[in-house]
Amino acid sequence: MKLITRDTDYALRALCFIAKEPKKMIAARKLFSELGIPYPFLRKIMQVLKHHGIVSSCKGQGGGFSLLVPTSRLYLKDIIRIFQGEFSLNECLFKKKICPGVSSCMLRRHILSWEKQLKENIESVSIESLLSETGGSFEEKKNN
Amino acid sequence: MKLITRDTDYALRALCFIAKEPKKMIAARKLFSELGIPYPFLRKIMQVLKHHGIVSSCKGQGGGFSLLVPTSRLYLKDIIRIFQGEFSLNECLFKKKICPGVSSCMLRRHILSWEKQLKENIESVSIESLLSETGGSFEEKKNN
DNA sequence: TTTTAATGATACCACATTTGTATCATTTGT
DNA sequence: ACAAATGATACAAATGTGGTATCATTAAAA
Repeated sequence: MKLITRDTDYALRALCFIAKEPKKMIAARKLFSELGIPYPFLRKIMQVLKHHGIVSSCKGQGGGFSLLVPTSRLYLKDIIRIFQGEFSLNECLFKKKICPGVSSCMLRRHILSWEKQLKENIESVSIESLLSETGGSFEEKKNN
Repeated sequence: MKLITRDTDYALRALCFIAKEPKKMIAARKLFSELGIPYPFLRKIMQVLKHHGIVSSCKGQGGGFSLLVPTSRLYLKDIIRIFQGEFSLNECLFKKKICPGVSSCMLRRHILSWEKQLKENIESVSIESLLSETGGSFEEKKNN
């Protein structure tokens, strides 16, 4: 069970990297070589972020991406929503048919409450808070 | 994002039904007609429960399944583990390569903590508690 | 003893989602 | 003109989920 899919994770890494070079344009090629994210996949992800107004872009030589939203107002939950849709623990179990079976009915109350708790947890995480926790260092790669 | 997959859900429904007829053998055919779970899929699910020692079975006419584990000691987390594997929010994001990227590293601590909380929640739910909450009624079908 | 109703074992399959790849057009700085 | 970047879009592989199909075996009942 995945809370965060690969595209969300890649997007977070890319955004963290870009966030540390404000006002500079960062090319996808640069993100690829620094972060090791598969290039075409990364391209697609950046375009999605662009369409959602998270980053701005510039074509042509010297072009790339830069943050549009300040890190303090860019939340994990936003990125999750963009790549994974509205956060929900009981997706398609209660969506179409409400209460298709007794165990669902019984569990529903529990699951909704757990979901609420998880949501509140996720709400508290911003890109800024992620960066400040690690001091913005990208040194972890050397540990492999 | 699904906390509970369909086979887990079906298994729970079947177990709740069986739990209410202790000492009787309940045939898969009966579960199918009462609960509307696709018959061959249900068969497969019951065999899995059998292999894990949750239910006993009897072949031949008049055969079927019955609970081996008392409802008070049969937990939701056990059924989830059987059908979905060990519960984990960050499956395959940190499994093979520990810390493949900085955002994962940063998020890891958070996710592990959320996972712990969710686990504790799930631990508290037994089949017995589910049954007692609804009074053991299966009447919800009439509401569709 | 034959029939019937049940499980045991196992292989297969359809579909959706995830995780990418490939291609070509367009833009922009040198 | 050329090189380096994004924009748009179609395609594809791998995996997971949800479900079928088939045949063998067992046991009760007729």
